[in-house]
Amino acid sequence: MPAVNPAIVTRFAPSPTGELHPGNARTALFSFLLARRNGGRFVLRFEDTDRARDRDAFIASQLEDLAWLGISWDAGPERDDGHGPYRQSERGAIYQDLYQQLERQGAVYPCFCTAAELEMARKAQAAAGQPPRYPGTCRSLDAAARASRLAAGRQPGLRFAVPEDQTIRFDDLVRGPQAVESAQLGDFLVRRAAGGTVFFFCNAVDDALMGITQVLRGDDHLSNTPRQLLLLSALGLRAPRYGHLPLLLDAGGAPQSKRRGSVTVAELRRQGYLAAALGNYLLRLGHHGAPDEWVQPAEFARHFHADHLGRAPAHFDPVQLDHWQREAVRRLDAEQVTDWLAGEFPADWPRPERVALAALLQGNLLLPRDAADWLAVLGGELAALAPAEQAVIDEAGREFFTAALSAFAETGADLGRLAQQLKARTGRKGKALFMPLRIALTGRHDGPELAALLPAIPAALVRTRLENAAGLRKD
RNA sequence: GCUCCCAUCGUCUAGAGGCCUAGGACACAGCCCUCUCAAGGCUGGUACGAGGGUUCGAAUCCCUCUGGGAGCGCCA
Repeated sequence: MPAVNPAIVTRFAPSPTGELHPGNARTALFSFLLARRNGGRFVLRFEDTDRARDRDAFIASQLEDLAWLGISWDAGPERDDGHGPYRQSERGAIYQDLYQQLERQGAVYPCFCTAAELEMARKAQAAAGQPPRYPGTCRSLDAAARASRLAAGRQPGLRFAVPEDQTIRFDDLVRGPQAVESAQLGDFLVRRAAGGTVFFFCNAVDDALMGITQVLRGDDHLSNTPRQLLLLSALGLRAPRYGHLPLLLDAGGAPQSKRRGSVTVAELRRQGYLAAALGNYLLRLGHHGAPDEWVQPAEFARHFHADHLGRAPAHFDPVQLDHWQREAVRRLDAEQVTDWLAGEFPADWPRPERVALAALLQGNLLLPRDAADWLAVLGGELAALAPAEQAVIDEAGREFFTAALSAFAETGADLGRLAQQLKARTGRKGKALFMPLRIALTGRHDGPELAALLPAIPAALVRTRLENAAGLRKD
């Protein structure tokens, strides 16, 4: 295998229990950027150890989300570099060896406690005002006691014996120096009675085995870190440097979660948000150092600074996302807008027509679905006018529109000439001339250039709408 | 309950004792530009959670409180 260890190897290690949230995506993006910025490698690993909740479909969707966001991985599922496999469900043999090593060393002990017993102990501790920790019941079992329980057919889990009176220290990439007393930890499970692995264990072990040098992960793992450090040190494995990112909150202030229906990356993508827009937004959430202006995705890494990560939780604000979305849409070329709008066009529309329309509407769209309104303006029914718009029509008056009608008959869809004629006939100019026309023709006061819009509306429709405005058609 | 973390405009953030009558961006309001909207330009309002210290001087350091969050799982 090639030399896999430049100075920096980072990773993203999601569990496939749902679609990616912006918070996960941000963690992935930052990890990716941290590697890229330093010429390092980025690794993707799936922690699919929860048979009940894991779904292959989520692996596929997360892979898709990541790739869509412009995140590429040097190693991962389907791309093994000799340190894989990159799905934990396929790493069982590796874990078994490590369990044996821990047992040989006496760093772990079998625990026969049942879920009910554990639950009772926790309740008692809570009642006594104690933190709920494993009481150590099985730690002191002697060989005979263990043998008799085994003989009775009881399946033990494996628990890590946390050393007493030890201070675990580490320097967090975003929090700085941390110190935790081992007395606060309580012996934790490393293998289930049924034989399954546990997060603390395989997560830490895989990072070490895969040569990960820095781990950026959610804040919620901060207080778990000492356990993993203890475990790794017992195994003689090199621990990565950890950096704990504050959680991303919803606009309302609650942590993002599927239960609360937080938006997912896949959903944003379905709605038509552009990857570069989400990227620009994420780059600035809980991180500073990027300029206020738009940054090309290719430049993200250059603007990422691991020492500029915030410690306070940030809110995911759709309004700010929309700002970057507008910036992103503006930067698309006509072909790209056309593809972006693909789902909005009638199926039989030829490409050139699509491109022309896409270019026409580009400046007035936030999301593809906004195009539907304009498609109606261009070829369908106009919605009823709002009072403010109706007032403009009324103010212009019947004569204005009859004049417009005859001007249109002469000039056709050439707005320049039509405006000239109208001006000559009605004496109106500027806004007083264009606004009634715009509203009569489109039903709204905003939109693309009228000069470009007019030729896109069938002549018959133009006449009908002008007649309507003039009050010639009372239907 | 216990342990830990966090706290600057509505939001994202700058700020590592005097440069802060707190800066920028988004959003909002007004004006300019313009056939409209957008873009662009200009202007404006809005923040250091509270209370105590330390100091000649605190958004910046310490303590308490308040508020938010996380962890303490045979979930990850």
